[in-house]
Amino acid sequence: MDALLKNLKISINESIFLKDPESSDLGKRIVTYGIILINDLGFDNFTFKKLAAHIESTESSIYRYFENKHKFLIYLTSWYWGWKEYQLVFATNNITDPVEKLLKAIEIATREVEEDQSFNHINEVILNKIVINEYSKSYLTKEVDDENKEGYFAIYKRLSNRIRKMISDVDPTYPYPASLASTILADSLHHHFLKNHFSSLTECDDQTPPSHYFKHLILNLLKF
Amino acid sequence: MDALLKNLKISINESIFLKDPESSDLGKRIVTYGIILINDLGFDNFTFKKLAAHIESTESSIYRYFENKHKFLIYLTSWYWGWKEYQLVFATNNITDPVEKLLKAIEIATREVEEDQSFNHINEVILNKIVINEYSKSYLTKEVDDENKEGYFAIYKRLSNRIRKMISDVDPTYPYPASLASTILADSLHHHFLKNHFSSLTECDDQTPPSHYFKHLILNLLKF
DNA sequence: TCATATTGATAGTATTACTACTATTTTTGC
DNA sequence: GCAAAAATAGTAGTAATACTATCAATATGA
Repeated sequence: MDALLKNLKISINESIFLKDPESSDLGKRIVTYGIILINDLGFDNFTFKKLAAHIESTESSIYRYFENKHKFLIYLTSWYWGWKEYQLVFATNNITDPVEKLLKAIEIATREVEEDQSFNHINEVILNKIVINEYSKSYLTKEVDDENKEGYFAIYKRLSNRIRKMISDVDPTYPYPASLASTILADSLHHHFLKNHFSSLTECDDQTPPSHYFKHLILNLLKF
Repeated sequence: MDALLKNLKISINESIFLKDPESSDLGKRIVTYGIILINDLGFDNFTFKKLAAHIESTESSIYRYFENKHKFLIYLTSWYWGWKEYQLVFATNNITDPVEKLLKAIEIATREVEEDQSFNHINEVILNKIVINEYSKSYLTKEVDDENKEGYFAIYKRLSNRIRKMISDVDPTYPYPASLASTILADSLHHHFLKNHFSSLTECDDQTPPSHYFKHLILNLLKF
């Protein structure tokens, strides 16, 4: 992994947190162990009380960083998409051939995170599992329109847009580039879930990861 | 709508409920107003206590029908997919041309429900909105493998399989028919959501519904 | 060292998600 | 038309959740 990536700070909309968890040791511990605990318990069973016990702190201290666990999930998933975006931009920046560029982008957007890059307090392998299992809960709420206006989903939308542009660069005649980019991002999460829990609903498995399916889709759908 | 469809009873795995809500007046009211209330409040804010107040019954009476609100959601969404399956089978049964058959199936699977068929106590227009907003919460849980073994998602899987077979009938060489069927079902729900809340992430709107996108995808992806 | 920020500790509230038990009403089967 | 059974309502209670508020202790830094 590029050294630049090791030092990057993902910038996240400040209204998602009350106090920047990157700004203190406690904040980082909340994030580090929050990720582990959400993965272990599932987001529905996760509470700040349990997390507080885990890190030997208190509920009230955690509430100083995040209003509630929903905002905490938005924070974690925003961080994840920001991290993915950096990876995607870095890896595709110097590729000139549009097809090759798009394929690389899809590889990065849809592959499972397999190594903890460990450049910071965040375990991306586990965070990736959380995104697969919980991301949609962050927007399938009654508050989605307000939160969208506040910019809570801006990073994801920016990433989706980058892929949309790459699709149009490959085939300017393709009429649904935004939809296709959305399908690739959201449906690849879904396919990782299917692979793990509903294997009869997909051909994907450890030998044939979802990225193969999506690359095949792109290569056979777009005209270039 | 076919008269047969007006009298059908969707059969739902008995371990999803404690007492069949179709078997009594109270049971039907729970379902009828449960659908309305989940749509109004969102599933997260919905409680049996609120529903009880709404139908002038008691929490304890509702608990006689469903163990908890999660099982209630599974019941409602199973009913929805069973209903969709009937529609799909009826509408495609007498079509012999595989391409025409598949396109019809996709039309039915991905279109928004626009009229309340009113053949019973269930408002399918509202139930469709619930499925768009809440379906994934029914399986994105820590209990998914156990519940899958119990057959809680059997109807959805059967529907997905029907579409998979139709895809293979159109193009036996296509290597990912199960994945593509899953994409069509799950991603069409997602696209309806995008259209309503993240319009920049899709070309779909009222003039261009998600069904157009998916039909175009099929026609340009499969070889026939 | 004084002020400020940070964290910890404790307590308290309203709501949620139930369980248990009893009482009453309705249905049905003879 | 009556008794038994089934269905529903009513009440109460518990543990956990999702917070808010207040104050004390400690560390930091100017």
